[in-house]
Amino acid sequence: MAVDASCWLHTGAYSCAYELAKGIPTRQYCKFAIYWPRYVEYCVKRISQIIQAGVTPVLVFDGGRLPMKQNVEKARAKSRSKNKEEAEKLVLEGNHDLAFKKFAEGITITAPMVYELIKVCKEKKIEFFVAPYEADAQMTYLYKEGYVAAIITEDSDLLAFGCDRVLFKLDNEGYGYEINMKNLENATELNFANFSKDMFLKMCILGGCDYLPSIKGIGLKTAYKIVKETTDIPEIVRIIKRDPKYPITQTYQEDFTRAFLTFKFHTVYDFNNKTLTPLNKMQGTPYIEISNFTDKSFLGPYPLYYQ
DNA sequence: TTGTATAGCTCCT
DNA sequence: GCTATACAA
Repeated sequence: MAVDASCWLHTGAYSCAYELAKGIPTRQYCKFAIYWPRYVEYCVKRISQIIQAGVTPVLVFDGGRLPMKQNVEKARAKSRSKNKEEAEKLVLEGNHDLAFKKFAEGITITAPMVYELIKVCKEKKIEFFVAPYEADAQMTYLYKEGYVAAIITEDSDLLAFGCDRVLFKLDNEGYGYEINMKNLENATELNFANFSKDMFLKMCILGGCDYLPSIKGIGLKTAYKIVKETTDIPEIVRIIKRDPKYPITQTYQEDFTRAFLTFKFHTVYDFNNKTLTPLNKMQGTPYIEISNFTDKSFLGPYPLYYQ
């Protein structure tokens, strides 16, 4: 199974949020045992657990930053530093409980922290990949290629990327939820019969994703209804424009298309050919859509797509 | 039905 | 980071 390494690093970092914020080492020392930083200890524990359960883990790390996500990442970084500042104040006030929570909210997983876990993977011969860009896309690729049976994560983006089998909320006892997209048509609240993967993705983007903020007044239910009416992007935008209650930017159709293509053509590592490849190889509509953009740098510094 | 605000949670002992 | 809940529009 592919494991979203960032999730475990983040949860592990929670256990030493204060030390990380203050730059205090979290590694224990003992003559007779090797200790890793506390956030790595947590990851190692989780890895051992799933190995014991008979699962071979493949850790996947986030890689380069995507230009599409810059706004989201800037906002997150700002909120994290604000939380750290607030935490410092709370420590001075003696409110240690709330301070810990603020420090926890201010957790940043840095590259050196990631590397600590990568070193452990090398020592313990645990397979891992560093995604060219987002781990979500890389894990989806591993699933689509049949290299992993499922994905362990907390991030619902995996479903938008088109991955069928995702395990959420996996706890220490090995309990969790499996979302299997093959059961989507059995959903009772909404009828997903004859709903394609692309329709599902377009619904997700309309409802708001990391690559495009949602329109005020449009949540998942409305997004579902719109996509049910038409799957054509210009037509979707026309439907939204028809209703004056939805505030929509001039560039929305372009922005929507860029978000859609960022999911479809996300650059991933092709482990068979040791090269980079788009997550989906296809001709037809998506290619026509991407050919409308002279600047394809939103797919990353070296955009890949099929002609 | 949706947005916003609010509060609670991840760790470990 | 995610999730649940209440309440207003």
